[in-house]
Amino acid sequence: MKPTIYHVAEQAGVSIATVSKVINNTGRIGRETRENVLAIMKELGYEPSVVASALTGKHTNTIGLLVPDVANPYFSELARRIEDRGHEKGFSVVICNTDNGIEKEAEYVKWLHRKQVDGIILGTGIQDNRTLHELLKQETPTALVARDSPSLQVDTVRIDDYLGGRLATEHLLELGHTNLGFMLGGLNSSSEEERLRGVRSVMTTNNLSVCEKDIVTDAYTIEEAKQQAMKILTQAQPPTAIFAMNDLLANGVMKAARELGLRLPQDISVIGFDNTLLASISEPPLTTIAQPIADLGTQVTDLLVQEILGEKTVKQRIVLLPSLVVRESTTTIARTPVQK
Amino acid sequence: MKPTIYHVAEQAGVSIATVSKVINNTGRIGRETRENVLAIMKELGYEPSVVASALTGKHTNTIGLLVPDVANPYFSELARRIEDRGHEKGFSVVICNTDNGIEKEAEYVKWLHRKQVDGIILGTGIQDNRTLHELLKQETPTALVARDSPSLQVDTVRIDDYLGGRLATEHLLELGHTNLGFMLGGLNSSSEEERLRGVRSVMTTNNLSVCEKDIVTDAYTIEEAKQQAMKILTQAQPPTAIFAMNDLLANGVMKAARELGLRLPQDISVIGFDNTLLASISEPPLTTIAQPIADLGTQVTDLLVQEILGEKTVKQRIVLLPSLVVRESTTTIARTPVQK
DNA sequence: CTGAAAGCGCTAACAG
DNA sequence: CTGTTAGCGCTTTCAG
Repeated sequence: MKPTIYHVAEQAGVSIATVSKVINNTGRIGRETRENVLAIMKELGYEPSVVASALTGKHTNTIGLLVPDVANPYFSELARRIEDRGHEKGFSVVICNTDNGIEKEAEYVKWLHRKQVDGIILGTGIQDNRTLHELLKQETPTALVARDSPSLQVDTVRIDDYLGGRLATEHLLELGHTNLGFMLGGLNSSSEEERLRGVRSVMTTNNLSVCEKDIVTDAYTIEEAKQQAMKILTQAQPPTAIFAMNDLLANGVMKAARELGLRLPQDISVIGFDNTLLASISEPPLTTIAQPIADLGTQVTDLLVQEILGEKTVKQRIVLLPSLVVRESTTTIARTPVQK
Repeated sequence: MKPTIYHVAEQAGVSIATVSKVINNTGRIGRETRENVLAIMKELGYEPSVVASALTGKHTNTIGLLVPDVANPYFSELARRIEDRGHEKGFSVVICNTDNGIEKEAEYVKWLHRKQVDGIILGTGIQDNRTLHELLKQETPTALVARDSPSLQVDTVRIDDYLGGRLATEHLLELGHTNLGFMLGGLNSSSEEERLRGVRSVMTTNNLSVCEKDIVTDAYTIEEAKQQAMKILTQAQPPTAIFAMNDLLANGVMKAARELGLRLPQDISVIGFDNTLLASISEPPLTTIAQPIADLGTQVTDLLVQEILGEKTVKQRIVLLPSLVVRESTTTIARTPVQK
């Protein structure tokens, strides 16, 4: 049977209080006693029960991570970083796939609460803030990552999507493209809206406009992206460049282009977003807007852990900057730009 | 403050024992009483504490999942399935990235034990069985996935790697290739050894042999794979087809081939393993040996949960069969086969 | 059908 | 410096 604090106390000939003190390094314990207790603990293979200590008000040293889908490369990389950092700080992370469903999200939060996780990182991009409100109301330490903080007082780490949109657009314009297409994932993502805002801003400055029919939405899988891309690409005057809101979608676009017999990047330039593994795998390698995923992960984790430990009281919003990574899926325009 | 069972009992005018019974649907409780208690619970927003009930010997409804790296597409897909199934069955999963390190593995297991997880799924491919022995000794429900079960009595779900090796080889031979190259990840993976055994078996049957210099190893990232592939491809009589032990490595091989000016698949055929997202993304789409990842995930989870719940007593070893998925990275041999 | 009471393993005053 | 004791929130006999 697993040894308890009582067994240790008995073996060491001291009280459980003493043992507890040496475990937690609290109170004043005699050198000899401490060493003796330590020895017994080792001998018995004793390990303090996190469950029992959590019941007396201490932490469970566990945090919950909600993402739409860990199988999505962006989130799996993010999850990896968060787990890494959490581990360094002594926290386990339980993973939850919400599929962007408000119901699933709420359900997970309820369970995490029952399990007394010390805090929660929300990485899902839902507009609906019910869950978040609930979390803040019950004073669960919470931090958002890669999603907008809807004017609530909550720790947040995200990137400047507006800038991301601008960077992508500027790159395309510099290459001579004026007729641009856009592929969004949909889901009312405020990130995507921000990026589009960045796009429009740059376009306007250059006396260009984005045509609504060149904006296509509702693509989650690569197959869907391909289908949707077909729509834009088979129009009368198709765009000469497409900006996809993530690398997976960009790959879908490239598949579609290839199927239509278009050469990449001579006939059609494609730029993605995120700079996940997919961007370097794809052929041609994908030009994309890079998110500092590693930093996003470590910084949210740090924020959350600090809050859990009560090491800081004011909430922060950290905005990291994306950057353009030029690979081979974009090039100068070849065809004569079509007049609109 | 969060309501406890006492608050509910008081409000409902019953004892905590009664409340406990309605929560767990145990004992015999009067219809009226039950409904009243239920109503109060809802009214108070009461949620039973998993921590407290775990202390009294019940489950924590949490399982630990050890994988080398969730950011690796194969494992992220697997993790997704395991979490899905776990969630269906009422279990949370805490994720642990071992980087295939025996130390990290041991450390995680220790922590999971302290946290009283109900069971552990091992998805890391280490040869060293110390951790596993420890787990079995302390009678923690354990299940292995995608790794060999070293003649120990433990629940296991894996694929027939030997068959996988055969399938890949047969495919290549049918296309006329006789000079084959192989890329392994290394790490003493028994899976890879099994696959190679399958390869050799088929080769021998066909009076062919695999040349040691065409086996390259120690590649974990795509970049490393590319470098290693360069070695094989720049030999005097390079193979006409390469079998990579996973889709990531296969992509590395393709990168190398392309850099050397070889056409895919006319000049060099490439076949991968796993059939992850990467296989469909790559260009040309990758021919690969598909692992039934979804099934692997749900089946280990089921096995583990059953063991946790004590629903079965005998251990099982389930072997799933891989299958060949032909895409466009392999084709019939074009060059005259070089005589060796 | 319902309640009293013991206890799960540990922490935190408070004494000594 | 060390021990006593009262819980933490819940489950589980065992009485009634």
